[in-house]
Amino acid sequence: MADFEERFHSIVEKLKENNHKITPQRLAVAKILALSKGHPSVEEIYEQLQKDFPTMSLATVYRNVILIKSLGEVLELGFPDGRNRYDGNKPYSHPHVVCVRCKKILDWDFSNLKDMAKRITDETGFKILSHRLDFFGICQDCLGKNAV
Amino acid sequence: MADFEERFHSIVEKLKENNHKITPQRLAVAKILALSKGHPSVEEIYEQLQKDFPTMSLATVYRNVILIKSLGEVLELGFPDGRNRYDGNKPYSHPHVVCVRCKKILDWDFSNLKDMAKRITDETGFKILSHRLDFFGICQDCLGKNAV
DNA sequence: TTATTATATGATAATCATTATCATATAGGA
DNA sequence: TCCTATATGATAATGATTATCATATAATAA
Repeated sequence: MADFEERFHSIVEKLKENNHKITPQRLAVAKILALSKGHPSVEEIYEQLQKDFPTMSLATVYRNVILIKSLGEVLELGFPDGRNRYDGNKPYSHPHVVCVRCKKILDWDFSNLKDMAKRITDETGFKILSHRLDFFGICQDCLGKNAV
Repeated sequence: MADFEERFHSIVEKLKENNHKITPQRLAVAKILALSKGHPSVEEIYEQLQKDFPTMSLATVYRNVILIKSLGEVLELGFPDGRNRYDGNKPYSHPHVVCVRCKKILDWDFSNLKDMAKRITDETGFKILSHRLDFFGICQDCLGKNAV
C-alpha cells in the first residue's frame, strides 16, 4: 500500500473506531491531509476542494481538520503570524525547515530528540507529550529570486 | 550589572540608536520585557502596567513589543491557540519546555543546534536565520494537582 | 427498502488576538 | 520656549478560528 493510501486508511479507521460518520466531505478532507506534502493551511485545503465540492463550507473543512487532529492523525503547526499549517502525512512531532519568505515547509528527519525529552523529565519533572523543532530561514528558490 | 539591567540597557540603547523616542510607556514595556522570566503575553504586560500607568492603552503595549521585537531585542513565541508569548530576557532562539495545561514556559539551555543548522544549509540550500525547539508536556505542579 | 434519529453540513454570526486609524499629546531638537 | 515628527489613547477594522442554528444526511433498525 502506498504511503498516502496507508495514511488515508489509518485516518478513516480512526474515524470509524470513534463512531464518526463517513461523509464525502470528511473523506475528501482526510484524503488531502493524507496526501499533504506541502503542509497545507485550512484555506488551501478548502480551495483544493472547490473543484469537486463547490458547495462545501469553509466551516466544514475546519471542523474536519480539527476532528482528525483530535484523533491524533494530523500534526498542527502554528505560527505567530498567519495561518496554521497541517501535516497529515507525518502526524507525529518532527523537525521542519521553514522559509520565512514563501512559507514553504520541508520535513527534516532527525532523531535523538527522545533522549532530550527523557533528560527534561528527569530534571524538571515535566511529562513530555510532544515537541516541536523548527528551523526558519530562506529557501534556495527565494534566495535565487532576490539576493539577500 | 545585573542580568536584567544589562538587558534593559541593551533595549534602550537599541531604541536610541534607531532614533525612537524614549517615552515613559516605552521604558516601562522595555523594563518588563528585560525582567521577563515567565514569558509574558502582551495582555499580561498590559496588566502589570495598570498599577503605574493606569491610562496606558493596550495598543501602546502591542506597538512597543513589536518595535522592540523588530530591533531583535525580544523573542516572540507563537502558539496555534491563544496568545503570543515574549522573552526579552533571552531574545535569541533557544529551546523551551511548555506546560500544555497551565501554559508555563521554562527555558531549556541546549546547544549543538548550530551544527544541525549547518547540515540543513548544506543539504537543502536554506539560509537558516533562526530556529525554534519546544517540548510540550505537563509540568510537575499540574501533575500533582490532577493525576493523569 | 424505508423510517428514524443522532450527527454533519452550509451559511453566517461571534470571538479573540492583533493591527490600523486618527485626533491629541509629547519628546527632543532648534 | 517653540516646533514638528513621532508616540499615545481610544476605538474601529481585520483575519483566522469557533459557535450557532436550521436543514440535510449517514447509519442503524424495523
